[in-house]
Amino acid sequence: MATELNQSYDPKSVEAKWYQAWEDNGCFDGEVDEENDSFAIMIPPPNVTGILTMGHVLNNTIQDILMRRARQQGKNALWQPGTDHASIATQVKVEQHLRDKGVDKRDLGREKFVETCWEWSKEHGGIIFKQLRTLGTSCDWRREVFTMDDRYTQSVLHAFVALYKRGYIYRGRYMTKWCPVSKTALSDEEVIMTPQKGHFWTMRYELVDSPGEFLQISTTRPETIMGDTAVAVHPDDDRYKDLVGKKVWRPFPREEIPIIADEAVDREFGTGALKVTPAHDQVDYEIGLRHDLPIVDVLNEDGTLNHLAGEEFEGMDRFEARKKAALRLEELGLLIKTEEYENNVGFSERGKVPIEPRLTDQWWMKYPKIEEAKRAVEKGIVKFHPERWEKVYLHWLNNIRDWAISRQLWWGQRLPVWYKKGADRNDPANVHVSVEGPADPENWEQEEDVLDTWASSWLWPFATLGWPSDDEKVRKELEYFYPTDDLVTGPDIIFFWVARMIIAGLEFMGDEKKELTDDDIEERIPFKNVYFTGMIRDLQGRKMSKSLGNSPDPLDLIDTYGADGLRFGIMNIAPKGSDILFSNERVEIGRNFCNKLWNACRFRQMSSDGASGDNTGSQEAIIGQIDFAKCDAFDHWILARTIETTKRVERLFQDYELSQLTHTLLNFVWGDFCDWYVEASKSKLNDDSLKANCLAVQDFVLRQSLQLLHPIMPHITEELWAAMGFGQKDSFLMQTTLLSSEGIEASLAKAGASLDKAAVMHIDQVKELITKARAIKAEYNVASKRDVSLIITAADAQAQRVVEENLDTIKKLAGAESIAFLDSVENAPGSVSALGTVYLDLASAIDVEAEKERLSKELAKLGKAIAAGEGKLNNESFISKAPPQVVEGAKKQLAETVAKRDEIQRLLQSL
RNA sequence: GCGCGGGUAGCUCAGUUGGUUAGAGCAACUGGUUUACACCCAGUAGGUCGGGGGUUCGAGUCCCUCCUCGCGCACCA
Repeated sequence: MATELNQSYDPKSVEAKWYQAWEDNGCFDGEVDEENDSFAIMIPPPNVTGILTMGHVLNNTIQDILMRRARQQGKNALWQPGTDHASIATQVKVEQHLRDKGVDKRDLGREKFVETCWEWSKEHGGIIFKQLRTLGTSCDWRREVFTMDDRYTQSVLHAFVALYKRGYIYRGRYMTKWCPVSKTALSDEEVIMTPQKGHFWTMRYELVDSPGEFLQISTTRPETIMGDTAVAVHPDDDRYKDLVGKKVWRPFPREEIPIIADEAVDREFGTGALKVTPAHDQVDYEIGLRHDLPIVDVLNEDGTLNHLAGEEFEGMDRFEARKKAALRLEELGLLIKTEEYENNVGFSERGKVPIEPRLTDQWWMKYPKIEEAKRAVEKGIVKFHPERWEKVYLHWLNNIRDWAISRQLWWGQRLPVWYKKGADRNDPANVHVSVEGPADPENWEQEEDVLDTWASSWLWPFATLGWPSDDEKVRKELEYFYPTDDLVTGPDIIFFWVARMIIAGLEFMGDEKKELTDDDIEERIPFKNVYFTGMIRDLQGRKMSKSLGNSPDPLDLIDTYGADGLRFGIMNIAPKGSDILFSNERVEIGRNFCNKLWNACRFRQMSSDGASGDNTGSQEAIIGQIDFAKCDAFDHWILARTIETTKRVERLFQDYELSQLTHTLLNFVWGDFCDWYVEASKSKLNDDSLKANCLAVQDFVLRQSLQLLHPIMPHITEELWAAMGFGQKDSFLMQTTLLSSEGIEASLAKAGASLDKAAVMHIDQVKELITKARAIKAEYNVASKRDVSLIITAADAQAQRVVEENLDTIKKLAGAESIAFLDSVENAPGSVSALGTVYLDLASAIDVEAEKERLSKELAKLGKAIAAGEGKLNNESFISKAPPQVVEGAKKQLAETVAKRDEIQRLLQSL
């Protein structure tokens, strides 16, 4: 049953094998099972053309850990995979690809272009999921969903139509954020404010009625002068009061424009006079509406100037026109000054150029269920981890503005909207909105625009489960898995995605209802917990990017460290909620730990002379093999530590403290088990009367460790599970229920065992004694000698008993041939511990000076502690106000420290 | 401008509701083939917890303030 293990762990031969086995045996399948609790995570769908990044590694490792943990708890778990069509991102890529081949998308036409996008998606679509598999992610691949699938598209259109009918969606001509590269409207969220160095020009416009008199105006955008239809000042500004109602000459094209008064003008800024360009600025547009100003749009959709800008500017790019307009002002003698200036400019997220405020016809959405969405998070019905992101979320909802959901693109869901041919589109009577389309299609033409990608992915948690459907099986699944449990994503998409999914869930997952109760909210939310990961950066704290070349290929890392090594390594350096400074060196620990675990199991195996015990049962069965009468203090200690660790892991999962998880398990397996228990075992394994019992304890600890580690390191633990013979035939560790800390305690009680608390404390003292002995050996350059003689002056009879009881282990671990007990020792280097003073019995004379120095240093340290302790205890207020157990603790502490100090002083004197 | 998060050992970070002499990993240094593991073992060194003030018997931890780094939102043309 058990197989022999190699000297070191080789991930390559192990990982692919188990992944295949899991998948072949349906271990990832999420199915409805009313007998069991459900657990579901919907993967944040990567862009269909994306490839695996370190961000994905982190994100999906976390999800896989949560999934595997849920399965260990007997839950029926579904991890739903899928990809996003990423409308604008994909279209930009495909357009570029076509341009490289010398093809313009317009020549191709809409239908052919969309076909190309489909080909592109199919070609690139599988890549990221192939890569994810090498990481060990346990998604239910049978259920892969693409947001452009027919069924998914039906969900999207259905939602659009429903919202339209409910009055949340409308069409209108308003100021929009326009990307001149992608030539489409954007939502507020797709605009990134970026500081830009530019110029601030101050110019003067001549008054029409008083030639020779001028009004000074400042601007950062002289290229829009041609679109000016007024100059505005503040109504209370005494400098300009008399000018309101008069006119000035707009320099080019030369035309009279009025001076108006509007409160939106800031008197302190610039000259206090503002050129008003209603077609090219949000504020100006609003001023224009208030004063009924003409709107002169001087820009084309690609950011070049049009004929309204005048002959000399027509066809010129906006930034070139800016320079030229400034030059023109100078030539006309109207430019007063030019200053260097830095301001924030909105950039298109995809187009990477400044957006242009522009008046366009778009489809808009008023968000439904805003109050409920706030309540869901405020009341913890949806919990954020870490909590602080709640503020960001609530702030956005409190300042929410209508969502521009139409995009002037071709790749995406085309709006289910038809207009009567040749009729006025602004008249609702001429607009048809439905999933199926009009009955007489020949009289209608469909809207050209497609939906914002996020207006499809906001339905992800339920559209993936087939909503809406009349099919009984589909409805059952939705009911069973929804609301899902956890969402794992980055805080950068709180607005884009997280908030909108919550809103969509509240609106659609139940009957149409204006207001929701808390109970309604609980049923409708898309997920109960949101875990926000940090961002992966390099050691300098820079974002990972292709251009910086600081972004390692996860596949190379998997090749070097193994998938499990990488998973462990990345979790180990990923503090909850803050960014991760990544370097290869920092994840080496994961690979090293895999090897350590491997060898711990290997050692256990080598100890059993090839005849492994019957481990194929449960933890209870292993406990049954332990004879507690034969257990010494170390056995009690490691069993207690196993329970403690299991308990701590339970708490950490509850709190989503996943990087603490790696620290805890590393400490336990490496620090407690390997460094102490296994080493202590070595003296017992020679004793036939103790050996079997010791191995049973080892089996218990290893079995529990493999299970606790499995969510983080699935492949190696599954391999060792099989190699150690812990698994029953045809069963996987992955599917084996984990015994809880309470379960272990109950099993121990059933076996009639109670752990000796005193023994646990004694081991800490024994460890201290051993460490002191090792240190003193190192000091005298005999660290590697295994045959030194130690002398111990025990602190008291009880301490001496503890040392005697663990004598073999102490000899073994300290590397001593003999240990003698004496009442006092002369002329030997010693070190003080709680159990007593340990001396190195040297044949040669000791270095008195060095020894004095060492002891003095120790003495100084203790002196400080004693002073602090005494100060505390001499303080009346401390005695009277601090809780009694704290005072007691301080007293005990002081007594121990004083004893140590006295002992060291005695040692010093004896030199 | 408003908000959020950092500043603890050379580096990266832990540090529960305030309560022993502030911890870990990596790096450094010293010594090591010991019933598994050099992807290892043992040991050493290294910190007035960003500055200042306050609350308290007691502060890395709570409050105020300042400095500094990063991020988000808003924005004056």
